[in-house]
Amino acid sequence: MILKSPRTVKSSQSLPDPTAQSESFRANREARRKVLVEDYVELISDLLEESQEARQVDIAARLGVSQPTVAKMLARLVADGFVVQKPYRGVFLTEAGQKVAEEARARHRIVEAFLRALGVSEESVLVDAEGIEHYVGDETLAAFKRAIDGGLHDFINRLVTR
Amino acid sequence: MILKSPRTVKSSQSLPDPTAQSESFRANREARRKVLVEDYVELISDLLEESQEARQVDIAARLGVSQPTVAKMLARLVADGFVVQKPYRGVFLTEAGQKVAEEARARHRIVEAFLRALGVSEESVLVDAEGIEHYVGDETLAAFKRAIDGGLHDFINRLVTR
DNA sequence: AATATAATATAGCTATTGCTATAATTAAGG
DNA sequence: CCTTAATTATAGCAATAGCTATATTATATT
Repeated sequence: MILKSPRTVKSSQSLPDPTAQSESFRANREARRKVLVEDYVELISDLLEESQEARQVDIAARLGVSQPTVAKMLARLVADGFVVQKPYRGVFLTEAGQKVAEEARARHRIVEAFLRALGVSEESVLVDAEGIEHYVGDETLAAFKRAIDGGLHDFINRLVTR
Repeated sequence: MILKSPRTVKSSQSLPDPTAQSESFRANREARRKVLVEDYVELISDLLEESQEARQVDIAARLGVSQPTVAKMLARLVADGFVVQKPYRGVFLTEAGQKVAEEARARHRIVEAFLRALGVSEESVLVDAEGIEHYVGDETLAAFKRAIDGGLHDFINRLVTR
């Protein structure tokens, strides 16, 4: 049996194809750009459901940023067609905004439920889900959903027979 | 039996405590700041292992950004004490840099292995792991590890008995 | 109806991360 | 040793996301 010389033996976990890797990083920079929009829209939707209004000060308090920062972001969300502002009455979601909010919330809830099912503490669930939700692609999300409800057998089998 | 008036009935999935929520968002903004550092250091470590050198052009190609962008980031990494530059010989990791790289890589591999175990396609694993790894706290990471190797029973039980 | 309070707007600053275009320097080959 | 090609540095611009301080404007209370 002939062994490769140590020099040419690649580490078991070698680097991915450069193009694929740069595409990953690009995709993630792209995702990062959507994070803020999703966070704002999702939060506005939650606030509207809870108290029928979403004001800059409330949004600011929830996000832990200043009111002018919120004002600036809202201008962008208005420009993007996700929210409308009723002067001194807070902000409301457009159709497009509601759609984004629903998708984001669905995603968020699945990630949360999944982490809970894994036995993660409530505190960590809150923090980690907030970060993870934006980077979970459709396929991974489907896998999470499968693991939570129903398709448990597939999941177990995969883990057992690997 | 007295029912609350519809107005005061909160939706089943009510908003988290404002303080807790703003802390979540703060924590995630914090995490976001570390993302680039981890990405660079992890990649530099991989390049060094693979070819004993890590030049700006290679890093740029892998990350899908321009060389001047890399140059600027490297200046920061040098200032932060994670890398050293040998003129026209590329960059190398300090002790601190190697530590960060190892932690990041370990994290990355666990997330990848976990997603694979869930049945996610290789392509999605690459992209999603890159995004998710930075937002997985220690506790969640431990849960991932448990789910992959060994503590499978706990995991299944939790899913079954919830 | 006048005024106090709450809500929003605006000005102006900083830091970060990206870019292009171009200069400067080193390493390598002839 | 000299030149070319590779590598890195630098200048200068733009967009994003944050801040404080302050002005403005509605709402609501008296």
